[in-house]
Amino acid sequence: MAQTDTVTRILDTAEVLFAERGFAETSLRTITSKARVNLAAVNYHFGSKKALIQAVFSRYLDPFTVRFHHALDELEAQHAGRVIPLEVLLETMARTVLEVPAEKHSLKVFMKLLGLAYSQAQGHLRRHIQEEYGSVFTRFTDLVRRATPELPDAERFWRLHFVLGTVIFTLSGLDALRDIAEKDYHEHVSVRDLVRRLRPVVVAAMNAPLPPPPAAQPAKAS
Amino acid sequence: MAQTDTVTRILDTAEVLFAERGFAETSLRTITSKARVNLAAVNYHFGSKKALIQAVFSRYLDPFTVRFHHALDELEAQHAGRVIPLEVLLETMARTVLEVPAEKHSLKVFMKLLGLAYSQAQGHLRRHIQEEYGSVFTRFTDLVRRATPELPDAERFWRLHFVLGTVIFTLSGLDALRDIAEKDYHEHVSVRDLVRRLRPVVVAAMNAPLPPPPAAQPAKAS
DNA sequence: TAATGTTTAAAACAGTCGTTTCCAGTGGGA
DNA sequence: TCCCACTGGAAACGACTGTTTTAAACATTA
Repeated sequence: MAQTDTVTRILDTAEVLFAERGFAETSLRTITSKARVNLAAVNYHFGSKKALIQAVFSRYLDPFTVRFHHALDELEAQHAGRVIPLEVLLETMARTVLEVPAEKHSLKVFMKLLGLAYSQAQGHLRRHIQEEYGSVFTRFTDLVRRATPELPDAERFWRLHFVLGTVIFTLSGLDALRDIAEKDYHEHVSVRDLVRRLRPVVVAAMNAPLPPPPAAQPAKAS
Repeated sequence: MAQTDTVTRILDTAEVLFAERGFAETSLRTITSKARVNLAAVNYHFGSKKALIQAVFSRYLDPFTVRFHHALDELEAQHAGRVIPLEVLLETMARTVLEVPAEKHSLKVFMKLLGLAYSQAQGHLRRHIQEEYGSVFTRFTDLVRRATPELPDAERFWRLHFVLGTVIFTLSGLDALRDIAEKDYHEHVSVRDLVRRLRPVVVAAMNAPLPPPPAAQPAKAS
């Protein structure tokens, strides 16, 4: 068979449709007809629609996890026990995220899927991702802790999620934003342009001054 | 009629269920049975499910728009043509967002709905919000432009969306994050706590140094 | 050749969905 | 009094969903 594998064709089609419309709004019939495979093929190869959704994510996250662990290994070896600067850590993560889909898939699709995974409750998905890929994230945050010793733990936790929100929100809604930006500012924006713009903002956000301690009794007077 | 209005009961129930599960995953039967109203009542009062979704948003956004225009009116009067500082603008917006749902609804639900509106494509919703409430946003961004004259237009556009991502992402995924934060750091986090933490981060993000200009020809060699 | 793993076609399953309809009441205003 | 907007119950409509089954083909491998 010269044509690509049925499993691959299903995954390729499903990830695009999922990213465009969400999970519940994409039926197996739409996927299989657009992929020109049999309807029963999904349940044959994956078992269920839920399993297909997880498989779509695994195809991105598995290579990402391998690469990111490898990149962190190299980083730790280079710095030999010394603290790895925050910007190097962020840079490494950004580079790895950009590398993985560049091989054959679309970064835009990947980011849209990540955004969906967070917003569309889909309990099974969040659980699956947490259990399967939580350890890489823990390793990363441990390194970030050593890079920002002046930050209280809780403050660092929140700020990491702040910037996570920025990145996922921006890159998952990229198309709509890009259209507006090009129309209003006559400026073509590539993903790498966006990363370039993101870098100083993210660094500034992490290094922002600490907020004032909460007022014990929030008095109305300013 | 001692019991609350049917329309109100539908809206109250629908907004909670939408926020919990998303739009497509919430059926009219679930809404009407939990609200203890007749199934046909939704189509009778709202016409369709799409119209119900838009009505849920309008109940938040209509009073928000009124209040925000009013707050901006006051602000412009106070500053009498002089430039309104960025932090005052952000503070005003935050205060207005916090005020509106505090009356009778839940801020958490409101933010989750906003997050859904962005992620769940739902073309009709995005269009409806854009057409109905785009003008307030335009007025606000115009004021932000005068407050940050040193920023190129495109840069300011992107940074506003960066911080928008932070806020929506954080507040719409608040419950899950709060659980982790309380478990790991034994710290109770209220929405106002979060706003307190958000403030310096957002200001730092907007005031971050400009990124280096893009390389004219992105050569492979580093 | 025989066996095995894939793929397709077609149909049916049981279930849910949004929407519509018919009918029976209720209340208050004209 | 009649009218009319509102509410309720119940049922049905047609469409679509994920899943399963039976059937027949195809490829590769043993």
